[in-house]
Amino acid sequence: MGVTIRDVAERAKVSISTVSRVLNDTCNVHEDKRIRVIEAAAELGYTPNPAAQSLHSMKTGAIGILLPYVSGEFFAELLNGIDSAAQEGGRLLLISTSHNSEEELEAALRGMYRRVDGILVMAPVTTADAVLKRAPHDIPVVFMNTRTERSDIPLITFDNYSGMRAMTEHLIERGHRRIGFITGPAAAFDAQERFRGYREALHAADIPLNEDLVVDGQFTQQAGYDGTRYLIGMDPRPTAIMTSNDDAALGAMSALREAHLRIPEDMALCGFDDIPSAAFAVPPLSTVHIPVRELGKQSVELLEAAIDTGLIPGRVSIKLPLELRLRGST
Amino acid sequence: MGVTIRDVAERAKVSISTVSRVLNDTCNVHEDKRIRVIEAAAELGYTPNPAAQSLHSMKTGAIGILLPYVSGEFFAELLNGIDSAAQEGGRLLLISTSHNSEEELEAALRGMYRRVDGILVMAPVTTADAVLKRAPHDIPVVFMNTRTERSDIPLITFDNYSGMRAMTEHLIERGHRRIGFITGPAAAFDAQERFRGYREALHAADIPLNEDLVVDGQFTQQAGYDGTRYLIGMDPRPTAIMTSNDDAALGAMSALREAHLRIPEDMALCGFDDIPSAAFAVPPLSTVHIPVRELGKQSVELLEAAIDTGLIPGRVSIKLPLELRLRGST
DNA sequence: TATCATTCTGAAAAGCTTTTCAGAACGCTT
DNA sequence: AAGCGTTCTGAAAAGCTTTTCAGAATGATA
Repeated sequence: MGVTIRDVAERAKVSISTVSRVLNDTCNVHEDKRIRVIEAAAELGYTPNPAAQSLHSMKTGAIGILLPYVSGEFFAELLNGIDSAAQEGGRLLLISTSHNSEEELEAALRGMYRRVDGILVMAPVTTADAVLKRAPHDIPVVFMNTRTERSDIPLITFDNYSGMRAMTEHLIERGHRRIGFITGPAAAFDAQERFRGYREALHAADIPLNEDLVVDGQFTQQAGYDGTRYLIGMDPRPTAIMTSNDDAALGAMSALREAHLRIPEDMALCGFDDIPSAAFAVPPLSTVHIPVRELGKQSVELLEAAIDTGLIPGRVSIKLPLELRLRGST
Repeated sequence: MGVTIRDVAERAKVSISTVSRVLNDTCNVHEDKRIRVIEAAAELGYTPNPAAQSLHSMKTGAIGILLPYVSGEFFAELLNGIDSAAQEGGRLLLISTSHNSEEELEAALRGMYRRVDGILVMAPVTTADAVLKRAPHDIPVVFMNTRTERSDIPLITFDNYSGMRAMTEHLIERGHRRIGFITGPAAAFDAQERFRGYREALHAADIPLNEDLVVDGQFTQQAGYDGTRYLIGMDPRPTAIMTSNDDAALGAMSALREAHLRIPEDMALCGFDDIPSAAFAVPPLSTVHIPVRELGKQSVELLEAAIDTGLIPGRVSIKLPLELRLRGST
């Protein structure tokens, strides 16, 4: 079916070794043969079979990406950064999702065995150790935003805790005392860290944590909407609502508007992530900026370095800085 | 390095053929040997090398996805649908982006050669023919939302033209006569079709097309913002603004709000796509609903059917129906 | 012209799996 | 006990590339 190196060799009237040498530019070949080979390959449209190549070289030229899911602007932007870095490095991208489930995570990792040269994992509801136990042992694994106690694991995170703490302090500075909080998924590492930022900022300001003001949520617009409906039904109602990410904040906006509450006059609102929509929201959303494209790019670069050097980089733990983006909603 | 079928055979004291037979459940093997093999494989944590498998079977177990880019909620949702269908079919996903560039498209297709069993392509600025010329010839290629004059190509689209036409008619019915239009990328097939829907709806209602009301844009929030700033600066200004997708509409909302124009009282506004944010926008955005997850799922299913049967499905051209979602913004 | 050193070239092996083919073992029938 | 048919099993080939190794050709030197 496909055209193989054999066909090229026959056409160019040389041996397959010579074809391989020409195409890989690996050592001297007489000029006339070289030309014949190049022409034959072009005429036949020959491309080496990557399965055969990787069988021999034990390399695949691909990297695996394992994400919890791929919805919303956050993941789109992340993929964007990952994709452009991978493209630059000339590597293919194999993408799987775990939906935060152990089985799917394991299946995805198994599926990547020998198909990729390294894996990039974001797994916020489990730990890096748990992932490493299931991942292929002979290729590097780089983590994004994943829980771990080990310091010898390549990990790129951003400071969820400090980001949310700073945002909370900002609201307190503005005079807010009753601050509602809509959490992310209970099991998720980043959601927990964000909540901790909220809690400790209150504590530092001597504001007791009022459990009633904390609503269980998800990283979704719907959860933000539902949680906000609940919070504005309270009496007395909070004067500000913090959500665990921007999607939830956009849902919250919708609920506030339905209730004819003005932002920020009647209710301040803020998010986390700084997805593109945040700046274009009405009013523009105050949020914590995560350099998410950068996160994707740096992670890929770290992974590629590990692949190229063959060294698993120990103790590379980058915490990207976050910045408050204060806009009209607070 | 890795554990091979040889190691399993040695440990189980059988030949490699027997190991293969047991693991693939391909024909009778004595019960005691079967057990020995299974145990040996488990103890060694053996997984067959996919490169060797695919070298032999000429199958890879993966499908390639070629998109123009991966930003914004639209593509995130699309990927979501694609991912869940692929996961269901037990296939891996290889993703590349073309950024609407010929070179990148060609490079991506070349990269997928022999690495996937089929390719799913969305290429709105070129034609299906142009893609097919560059794609591997021995695997099926299914198109989404791509221009073509051929009817023997498997293609899943949605009716951009009718969707925008219906939305325009809706605005006309509401009494709007001066309707601004912010286009998508000039070269993009879907953007052109949407504009055609606008143009012909006006024509049918005997409203002359006013070129001044048509602003060049992109499928981005920034473009929607910029275009809207321009349109509201006109005198007389339009009473409604149509954007070519929801991202642009969200940008438009931001500009309108900055200018203290009320939606829809001072200016009606509508989008296209019905991304999740549209329903949560303030006010909720009237838009044309594209079943984008469905698009992803059906495309993958069509591709998988083509792979499994070995038949390139001719004349499969599905046009998914679009629905108006009229909300508060018009 | 014979010899040596260089430069090229081709045959063959390795990388790992699946499958075919032929042969071995086993049980049954006559 | 011999013959036959089943059922299992292992050796080997095929799938495609890269690389090693040995041998061939070429050019230069004595």
